[in-house]
Amino acid sequence: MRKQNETKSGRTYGGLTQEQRKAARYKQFLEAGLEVFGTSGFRSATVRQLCRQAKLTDRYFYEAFGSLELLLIAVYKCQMDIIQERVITAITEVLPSQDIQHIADVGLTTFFTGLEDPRIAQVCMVELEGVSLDVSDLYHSYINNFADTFSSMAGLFYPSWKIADDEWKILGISLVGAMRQAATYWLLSNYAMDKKALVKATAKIFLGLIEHIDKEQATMLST
Amino acid sequence: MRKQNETKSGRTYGGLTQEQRKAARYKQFLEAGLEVFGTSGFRSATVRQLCRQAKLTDRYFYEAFGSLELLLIAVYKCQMDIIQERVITAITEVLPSQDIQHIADVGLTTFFTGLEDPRIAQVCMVELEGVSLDVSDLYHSYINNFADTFSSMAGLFYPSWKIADDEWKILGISLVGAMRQAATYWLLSNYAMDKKALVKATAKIFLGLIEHIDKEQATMLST
DNA sequence: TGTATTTGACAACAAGCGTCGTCAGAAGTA
DNA sequence: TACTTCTGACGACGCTTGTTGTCAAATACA
Repeated sequence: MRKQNETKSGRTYGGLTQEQRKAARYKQFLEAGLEVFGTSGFRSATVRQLCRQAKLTDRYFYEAFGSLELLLIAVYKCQMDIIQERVITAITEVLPSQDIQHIADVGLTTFFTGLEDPRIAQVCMVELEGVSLDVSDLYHSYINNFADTFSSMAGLFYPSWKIADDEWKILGISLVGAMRQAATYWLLSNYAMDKKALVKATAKIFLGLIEHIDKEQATMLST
Repeated sequence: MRKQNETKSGRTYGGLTQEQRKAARYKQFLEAGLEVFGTSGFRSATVRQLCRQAKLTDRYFYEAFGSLELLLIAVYKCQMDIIQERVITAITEVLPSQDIQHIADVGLTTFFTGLEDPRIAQVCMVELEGVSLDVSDLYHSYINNFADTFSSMAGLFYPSWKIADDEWKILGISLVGAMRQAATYWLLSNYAMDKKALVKATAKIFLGLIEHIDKEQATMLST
């Protein structure tokens, strides 16, 4: 008997190895997904439309993702990770200034800058709502993560504050919601208003909350 | 020639006039829509499923709404109008107290109370996102409306404040976003935390913002 | 150069859904 | 009671979509 499956698969093609080609196709689908989901929306997206946009055959779509939902998840993760990473590095850069106002400004500016591409804003702010349970879970795990970042940063700046974890959670989630709604409003207005105005307004919510809690903690301590 | 369409339509049936029956079916579909959209979600809803839930024939669905999208809009409007009306009346009742803290508490409590039914919360907080342009427009017109309510109430309480309309808009929208995200979090946690805790936390955001602006306006005035 | 692999275009198939028509029975009306 | 209208159950048609298979052209390798 000779070996079965003696096919020599995995050779190079177009000057690229199999892995390189796979990776390239993966990226093409990510790009196409951002374009399609970000303009036509996920609900009206079809496999055929997506493959046309990616300039790839259907078969490769199934090889790379298997379903539109998984592609949506991949696109979202990809974009959100970029934004999150940018925000965190931007904030850590100005962290030594100890200037809360400045830190809030920088963080929010970075956030809104990441959403200046309407397709990214559409996918990251609105398209993930109400797709499926899996997508919903992913979505809210990211929101939770963002919210927790706020709490831990506040704990760093105001170590004396005594606030229950539950309350931190609600506060962080609410702040994320404020940012999200502002960004969505910006997107729907076709970016009519200045980014600086957006940052200025949302920063007031952050700073107001901080000041409010600070005052509250002071009175709590004095009693 | 004798008259065409001489059919005597519109007679009573089951003890109800035609209008009463139509209204009853309309209501049945609204109820079924809330149930289906609020549990399975709009994306997976079908006409057949909906009619089964409403215990009515397909034909009446087309007579009453014509499309799932129009039904979704009707369900949303119906529920949001109820909530909005409750919030406004609750607030106007405690308005004479001039106690901002109390007013915020009452308003937020009424809001979250209106979302204690998970189906209502699902439809009003998450299902409308990313359905279609029409639905999106409606959705954000309601959000805008809510946001404007905040601005006008603040203008009533703090007539001396000088704040541009654009900024009010962003602030109001962001506050709505905060409430929305908190409510969604509540829903997804299966209403794990106490409503009072939710109100307490979100009220801090409102009060903090008010105090922040008040301080800012004072310093603006003194310069 | 000849052969095997990779690729892209496209057809085919089944499934799900919106939508409309039919038809028998229930309920009202003359 | 005889006739008309209303109602509900059900099937049929057409369209769209996901998914798989086919086949010829392009590319790499021995």
